[in-house]
Amino acid sequence: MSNTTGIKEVARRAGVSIGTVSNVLNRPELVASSTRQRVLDAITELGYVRNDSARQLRAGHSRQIALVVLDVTNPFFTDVVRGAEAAAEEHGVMVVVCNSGEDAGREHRHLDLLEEQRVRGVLITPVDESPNSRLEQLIQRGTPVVLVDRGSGRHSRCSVAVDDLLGGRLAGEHLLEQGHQRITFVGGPATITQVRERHAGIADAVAGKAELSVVSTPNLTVAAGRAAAAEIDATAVFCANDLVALGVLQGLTQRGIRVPQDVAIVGYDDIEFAAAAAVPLSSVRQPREQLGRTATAMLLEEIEDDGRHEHRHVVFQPELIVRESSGRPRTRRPRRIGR
Amino acid sequence: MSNTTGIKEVARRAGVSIGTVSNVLNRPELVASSTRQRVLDAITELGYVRNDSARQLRAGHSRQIALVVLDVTNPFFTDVVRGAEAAAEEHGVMVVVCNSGEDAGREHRHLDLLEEQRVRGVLITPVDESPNSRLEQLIQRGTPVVLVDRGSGRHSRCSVAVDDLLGGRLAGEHLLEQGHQRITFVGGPATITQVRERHAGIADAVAGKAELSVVSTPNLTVAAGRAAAAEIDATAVFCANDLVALGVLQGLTQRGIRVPQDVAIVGYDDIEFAAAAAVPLSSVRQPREQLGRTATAMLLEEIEDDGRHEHRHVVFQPELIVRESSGRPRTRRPRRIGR
DNA sequence: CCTCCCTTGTGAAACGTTTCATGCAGTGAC
DNA sequence: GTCACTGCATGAAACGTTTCACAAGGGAGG
Repeated sequence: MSNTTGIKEVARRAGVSIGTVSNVLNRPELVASSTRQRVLDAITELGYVRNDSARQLRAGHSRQIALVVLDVTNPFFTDVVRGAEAAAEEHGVMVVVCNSGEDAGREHRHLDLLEEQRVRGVLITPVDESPNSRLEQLIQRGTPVVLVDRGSGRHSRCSVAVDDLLGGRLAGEHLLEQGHQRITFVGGPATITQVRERHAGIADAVAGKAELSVVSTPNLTVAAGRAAAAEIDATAVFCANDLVALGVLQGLTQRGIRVPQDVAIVGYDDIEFAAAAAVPLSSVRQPREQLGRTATAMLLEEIEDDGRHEHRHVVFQPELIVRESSGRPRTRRPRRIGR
Repeated sequence: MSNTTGIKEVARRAGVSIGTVSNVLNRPELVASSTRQRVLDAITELGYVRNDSARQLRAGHSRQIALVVLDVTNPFFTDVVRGAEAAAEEHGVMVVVCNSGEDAGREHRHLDLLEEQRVRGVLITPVDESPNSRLEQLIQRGTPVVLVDRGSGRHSRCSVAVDDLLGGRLAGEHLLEQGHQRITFVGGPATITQVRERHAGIADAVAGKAELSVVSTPNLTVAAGRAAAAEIDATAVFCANDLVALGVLQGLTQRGIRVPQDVAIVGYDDIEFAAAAAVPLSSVRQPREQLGRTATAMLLEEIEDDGRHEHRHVVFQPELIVRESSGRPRTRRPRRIGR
């Protein structure tokens, strides 16, 4: 019943030594085909399953990489996951997904576990970016790490990011063009780099040309956005991500405020649901899957040349997608077409 | 640089035997406090990190459970993940999330890996439910498995599910009440149990009272729904999940068909974005987080009493949430309230 | 017939833990 | 002064692999 069959049993059953069984598993070309078949048969008959712990122990490291995301629930990250998985699959590596939930404690614990497991490398959008965070330790001890969606000032690691400053600027310029004079940035906490950068971006674009206020949220969720809506008193809102934007949209609508006639909204990420929202959401689009793919490719590359390795920083350009939530209001419904 | 320090180094540094170091780690109360401190110091000085492979090898199994979902990208499953994580965290167990992407091959490979890793147990919404699937093997060899969102006819495992038959029926009855005579079910592939059951549910409710057709999709995504919209020719649509429903909504709108005036839509899952859609979506709500929590609790329970264990089947009741997409059309925009 | 090489297979060491039986001092009771 | 404990620490075995140096057998070339 329980998994008690090891390579040893298989060897006995096939009448060979354990070394031979191991060879069948790892370098089958070294084994005479008749013997190989005998071993293979024994394996299926016994239902033998390799014990990865033993294998790893011997090898000194696992064959997995980890992806630590800020919030599994955010479609932005699930798309990053997909990209990473696709790239990893091509290389025969497995991705284990961890969710920090924007909580430094959980992030810390995940990294503990991952290091104990000797993962080959880590893709992460960190919560805790302090100079001697758990992540820093991990890097110092030699685990390859690629920062995702986060430019790294330092050069001790690779990073893949989207230019959030530019993203914020695009949003700002767009809203200025639409003639807005009072703009509110909604997002938080400010400990998250993206939030700071996106804010800095719009602040930059808007400086001297319009008034910019901030409504801070405890996290980047729909619920937080909905709550924030109560405090909004401006003609345009730029949200740190689409979840918040969706929440703000709901909150404003509930207050009887029309979007975009009374208040315009611009979100960030351009998740799939942004286009399908009650009022289709203008949003700053990031190449989410691409982000995951590239990050994974870079990580695997770093793992390969485990000797010297040049850390690289890839920065993608975001793109503003204008939809109804910040455009000139149009007729919502196309004319009915006969049925 | 690389992770070369083991318990042995620590022992040398602290001037004790390796057995003692191990005791400090696992049963600190057995060690005199002065020695303990010396060991602890050595550990931090050397930056020692436990090697989990060795630990597992000795123990015979890991300390993780796995959750294999059909689609990480589907908010329904990310909520299940959250529930599972919450429950697992309370027990000090780690959850590793795997994504089968509705692909039997990937599911198979994930299970291979998981078994090699000797995970303690598996939570899974299977793609492949054939009687001698990879999953069946896993169970037979003794790994505890709990089926998620899937009632299991057989009694060789626990399951947590929502009554999909009832869910389908609720949707059907609702649409009949609204006076619909031609209803289309959109979803697929039929190999997925949920799809079949939800279809069976509405077929049951509608039998003899209205005409029910089916538009089959290759998977349950927004894109699939959008494509399916082209083939819809009925006054009401019931979708196998909210992603499909959102897609159908987009597709219909694009064809100039108004929802709900021309065609009503009911989705399934009641994901967060359903309420925020262009036309707020009626949907059959499932207790998604609860599903994850309960499944995890049951799995852990089964792992505990590893002797005899009564397999249980928990079934939750779904609830129909009626919103605008299937209700009597109302004014979309509330009157503007002064600002 | 001897040598050399090639193909197959072997057995033991090593990976880093945990666990368990055992050892060794002290201590208090008699 | 002896005995039985108690409290701490030790060393070795075991977990299931992979790897590596080496051995056995056979065929080819001389």
